[in-house]
Parts: sequence; C-alpha cells; structure tokens
Amino acid sequence: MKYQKIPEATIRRLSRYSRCLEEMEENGEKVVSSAQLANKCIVNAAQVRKDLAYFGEFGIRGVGYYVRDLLNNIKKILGLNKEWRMALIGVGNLGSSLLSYFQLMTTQDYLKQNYKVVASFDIDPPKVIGRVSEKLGKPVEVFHINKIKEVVKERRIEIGLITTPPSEAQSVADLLVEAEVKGILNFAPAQIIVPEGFEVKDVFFTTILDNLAYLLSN
Amino acid sequence: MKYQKIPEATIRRLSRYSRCLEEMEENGEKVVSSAQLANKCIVNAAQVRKDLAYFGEFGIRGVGYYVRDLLNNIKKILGLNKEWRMALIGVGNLGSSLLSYFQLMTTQDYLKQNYKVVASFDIDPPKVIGRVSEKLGKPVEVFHINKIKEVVKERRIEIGLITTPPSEAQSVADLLVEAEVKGILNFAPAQIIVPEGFEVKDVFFTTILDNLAYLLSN
DNA sequence: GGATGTGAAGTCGTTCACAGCT
DNA sequence: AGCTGTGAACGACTTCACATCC
Repeated sequence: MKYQKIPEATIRRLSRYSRCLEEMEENGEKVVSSAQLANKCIVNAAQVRKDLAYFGEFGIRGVGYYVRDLLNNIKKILGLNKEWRMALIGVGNLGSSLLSYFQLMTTQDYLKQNYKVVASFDIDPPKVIGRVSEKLGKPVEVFHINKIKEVVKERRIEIGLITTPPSEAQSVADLLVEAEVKGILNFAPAQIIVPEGFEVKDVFFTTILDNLAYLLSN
Repeated sequence: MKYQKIPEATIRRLSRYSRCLEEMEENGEKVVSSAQLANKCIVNAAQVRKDLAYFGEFGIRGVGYYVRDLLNNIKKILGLNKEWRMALIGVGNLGSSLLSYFQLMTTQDYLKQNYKVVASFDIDPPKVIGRVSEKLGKPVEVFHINKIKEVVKERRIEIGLITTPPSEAQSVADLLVEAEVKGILNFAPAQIIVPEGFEVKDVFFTTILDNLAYLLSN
C-alpha cells in the first residue's frame, strides 16, 4: 500500500466498523469477511477493503479478517486506545444535559469509555453547580471561565466541548486555543475559526434536522 | 436551470447559509453577494451560486441577493416554513437531556422554533415523569411505548427521535414506521433499517468524537 | 462595471474487476 | 476455491472561467 490522503468518510466508516466488530466479538464471532462486515454496516464490500487498505494489510486472503485483531487495529488507528480528557464550556441547558450524558458513559457499558469530561466552565459557575451535582457518580466540577488555562494544564485536557450560545462560541474557541487544547467539538450552531494545527468538528443537530425536514418536504 | 439530483452536501450548506443570512438580517444588511456569503460560511463563492442555482434564480446580476428574499427562499426549500411536530422515544438520560434542550428551543430566541417535541415515550413512563416535568415551560407528556400509534395520529407527529439504548433502536424504528411517522432522527449509535420511502438521519456524536480523536492522534 | 448563472474542467471518493495469496 | 488487496473505470461533487444580464 502506498501513502495517500485519507478521505474523511473513511474515518467515519472506521468508527462504524468498530461498533459492528465490537458487537461481533461479543457474539463470539472469530472471523469476518469484507462482505459480511459490509453487509452489517450497509456499505460496499470493496469499500471496506479499500478503507482498511489505507492503513495496512489486516486480512488473510481466502479467509477474511480476525475480528479481535481487526478491532484492535481500528481502535489504534482511530486513537481509541487511550483516554481522552475533555472540558465542557457553557453549563447552560445543553451543557448540563451533555455533562450528565457523558457521566453516564462512564457507568453504562453499552457506551464507549474513551472520553471523559474532567472539568467544566461557565461565566457564572454557582448558578449551575447544584444541577450538575445531583446526577449519579462523582459530579464534574464547574469552574469560572477565567480559570480555563490553568485547569486545562493541571488536568491535562486535550479536547474542549463548546456548549455556549452561538454568540459566545468564537470567543470561547479563542480561549481554548490559548489554553492549548488540541481539538474542539463545537455544539454551538456557529461557524468558528481556529488557527492552523487545531481541529474543530461541529455537531449541529439542527442542521441534520433541517436536512430531514428538506427530505420530508418533497 | 435544468433538473438534476441535488447533493446532500448542498442541503447541509443551505442550512448554514440560512443561519448566516438570519444573522445578516438582524444586522440590517439588505444585499449580499455570493462572495460575501461564501466568506462568512467558509465555502467557495461558486459553490454558493451553484447550490442556489439548483432551486432557481434568486439573485440579480451585477448586484447580488436580497438578504430577506434569499432567506425566505432557502427556508421554503428546506421546509422550515412550517412547524415540525416530533416524538421522542426513550426518556433515559440522553432522552431527557434532549427533551429539555428542545423545550428550551421554544423559549430561547437564538434557537430555531421550527421543531417541537409534542410527546415522548418509554417502556416505563412513571420512572421519569418527575424529572422531565421539573423544567421550565409546559412539560412534555411521557406515554407508555404501546400508545405510540394512537398518539402519533392524534398529535399529528411527523418525526420520531430515537434516544433509546442501541439495542432497542431497530425495534423502536419498526414501531415508528408502523405508526406512520415520515422521518426518524436516530441518536442511538446503531444502524437502523427502514422501508423505502422513510427517511432516517443519524446523530452519532461518538462518531464525530472518534473522528476528532483520529485527527489528534497524528 | 460587477455579480450572477452555468458548461466544462478538475478533484475526490466509490465501485468494479481481477491478479495474487493462502 | 475463496477472499483479500488494488489499479483502473466510473460517478459525484467542487472549482474554474466566462458568457450573460442588470
């Protein structure tokens, strides 16, 4: 295999393959062919092979792929063989909802455990501390936003989750960049700009709803 | 303009344009060129023009687009000129979080108002009714899942939100299809299959996190 | 003059089809 | 014989470049 630029769609599918493989592993399946995996993930078999071929030769001709091996390889590729420490900024309604969701992740076993929110921030921390604490498990501390730089360093936080109103998203992103997180997951429906070298991914479910609304309006 | 298949990416961008145009309208801007809009949305100017050209000729050569007109046109295209009535199935942690988020939508003005959750369902309704009711505004009723067909009809529900554990996602989808909703927004990280004519969109933020993790692992 | 609308070119991703291993 | 790995064909989306119109 030669080096090539890897399509983003490939990475998204890898994530899907890993979910399917986890399920297969639980069912005690040892070997899987590209056709079977493709079938389960609703993609083309050649697509599966090509996606994997970007990263190496994981299969055995005439046989298929060993489920456990392939799963481990994909997890390594995706960077899921470590714990990602995250901070959440904006503990309003959406923020506190997500906080409790991520807390649940660490207790519920059908959810991945690779991501952990280890601190949260707001302009007005006291107003929300009660609500966040009430949930099961150790509550996530809410700091004042001006503590962000030191806490990110202290707690070795690599990812920031922006859950503020859209008007604040860019300035929060600037703070996160300054605090030297490596990536941002942006839930605020606003385009944010970060310097070269930082990564931002958007989660706008209103956009997806709009998409659905469009499809249903025909 | 001739008829052509419209790329899904075009629809997603339309949603983005509409957000930008809303902002511009609030700022009192009357006219916008494709270059300005493109700049604001971080896309190519030709892309903006091509996206719009799929649906008609909305601009004036030598001038640009009237902000208000274009916004109205885009909203009409996306089907945002009506209220979408939704049901949420699975009032666990994620579900109740989303419920309160959508409830907030109807009170907070920086969030769109086109989507409204008018009923929710669970296998064990009583366990959660308190938690959902506590939030501001009129609480969303929680019904037993076996009431789904009649409630969907009564309340004219068109979209179902699946927020159950992944293991239940497919059977819930089957129920929604039987109850004759038109589309599904699936938050449960599992591939679901629906008959021809139904639309499903997935919102897996673990997938997006995995994507981010991959980018940060290089 | 200036910005749109659009065919044509270019780029990127997917699918095919088969050579190459086991 | 069977399934992977991969060059080549295909298709889809994006960008360019310019004719068109205000």
